Amino acid sequence: MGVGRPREFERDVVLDRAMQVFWSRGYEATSIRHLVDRMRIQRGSLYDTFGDKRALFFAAIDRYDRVVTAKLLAALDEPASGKDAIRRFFRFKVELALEPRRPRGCLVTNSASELASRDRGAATRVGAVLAKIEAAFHRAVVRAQKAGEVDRTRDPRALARFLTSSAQGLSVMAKAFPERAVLEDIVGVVLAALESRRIPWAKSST
Amino acid sequence: MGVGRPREFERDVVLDRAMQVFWSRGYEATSIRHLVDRMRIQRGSLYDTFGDKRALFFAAIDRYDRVVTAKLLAALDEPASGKDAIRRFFRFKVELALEPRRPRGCLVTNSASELASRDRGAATRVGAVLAKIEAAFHRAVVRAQKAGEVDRTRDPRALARFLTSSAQGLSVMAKAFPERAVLEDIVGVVLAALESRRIPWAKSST
DNA sequence: TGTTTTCTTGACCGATCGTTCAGGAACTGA
DNA sequence: TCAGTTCCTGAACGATCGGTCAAGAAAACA
Repeated sequence: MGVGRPREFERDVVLDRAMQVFWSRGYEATSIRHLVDRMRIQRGSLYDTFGDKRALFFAAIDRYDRVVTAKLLAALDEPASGKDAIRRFFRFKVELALEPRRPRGCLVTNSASELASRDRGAATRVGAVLAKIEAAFHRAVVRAQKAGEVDRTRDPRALARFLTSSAQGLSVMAKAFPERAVLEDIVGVVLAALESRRIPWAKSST
Repeated sequence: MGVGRPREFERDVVLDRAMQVFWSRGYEATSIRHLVDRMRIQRGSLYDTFGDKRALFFAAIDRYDRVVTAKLLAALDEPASGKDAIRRFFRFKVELALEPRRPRGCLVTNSASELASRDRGAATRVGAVLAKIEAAFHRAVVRAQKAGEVDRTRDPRALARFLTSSAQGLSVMAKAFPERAVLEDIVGVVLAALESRRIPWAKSST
């Protein structure tokens, strides 16, 4: 920081606040006026720091990736049993979903639904986060297969895709039915799914 | 239709058009101006017929329920094997997701993500549709259990919740990664999940 | 033809939207 | 102190928002 007036706020502090707002209300329904209120800076400072509303939104997604998703991924990459890691991920996700003061659902899921088919930048970011999650699931599945916890004849990529999709489904259900019993039922079956054998079931009537 | 000028448009025809728009852009990002363009009626007619934007949106959800979801549910309630019915549902869902000129994702999933935590009316409607889907899955699972296609020791409610959640996850993934290979991988694992035995896995480290 | 009823149109309304920028404030360095 | 740099504020801008309603049109009926 050289010559000039020092900034009065921490960029990441106000970005966290913006992230909460976007997470709660989505992009389109969030006005600059609301953001200004919640971030506790004025409009000019918002624009000077982040550029414009869309750029701020992207910064919020990136922040979510670094703060929230990173925790979920850390749970997956623990050098323990792949099976335990996956369970820990979903456990954490359920707890996250039921936290009282936290917005419902997941910023990435919400953004995929709201914007992925209309905004290239959002689609790119959302796709990157989902791909990252899938890759982490993939590593955990491979670990589990090596340890004999998951049947080795199963396609780890398909399992990783399934687990990623299940996490998104859980986020949506958490929004529509924020009840522990519902979410735990779902997680129970998802985790049990890793126990099944490889069966060409989906194709049997082709 | 008694005295007075006859209406020049069919309510359901213009409602279908509105549904396409909301499905594609969501609620907040859809302006009356855009709706007017797409529905091919003027603002006054839109308000006279549907009341206001929110009411039109609800009418569109109800229409989606009657036109699209009903087809999916019909696939589930076919008096055939419960297992086949579930497979047919997901097959149909993948085809729907990959149709070229159809909006990505699913209006219900999108609405849950966008509005369920902020708009009571939307939450109610979305919740009702999801509950309907879950009930249909439940019936199919029970049928499959009776026929010995699915292990009877499994909780049909948990399985129905899982399948409903999986359908939502698939809609989100279809938006982020609209590729057949991805969606079919997911469906393959979802369907294989019904093959697994009941194992108290999610609770083993309590 | 005139009256009544219902429908269609689109200009208009007040409010809000996202963005800009002039004026003033807080700092450094000469 | 002054000049330059950077930050903060919020009024103002042009555009758009959702909703209203007066005027005219299309019908049935007397």
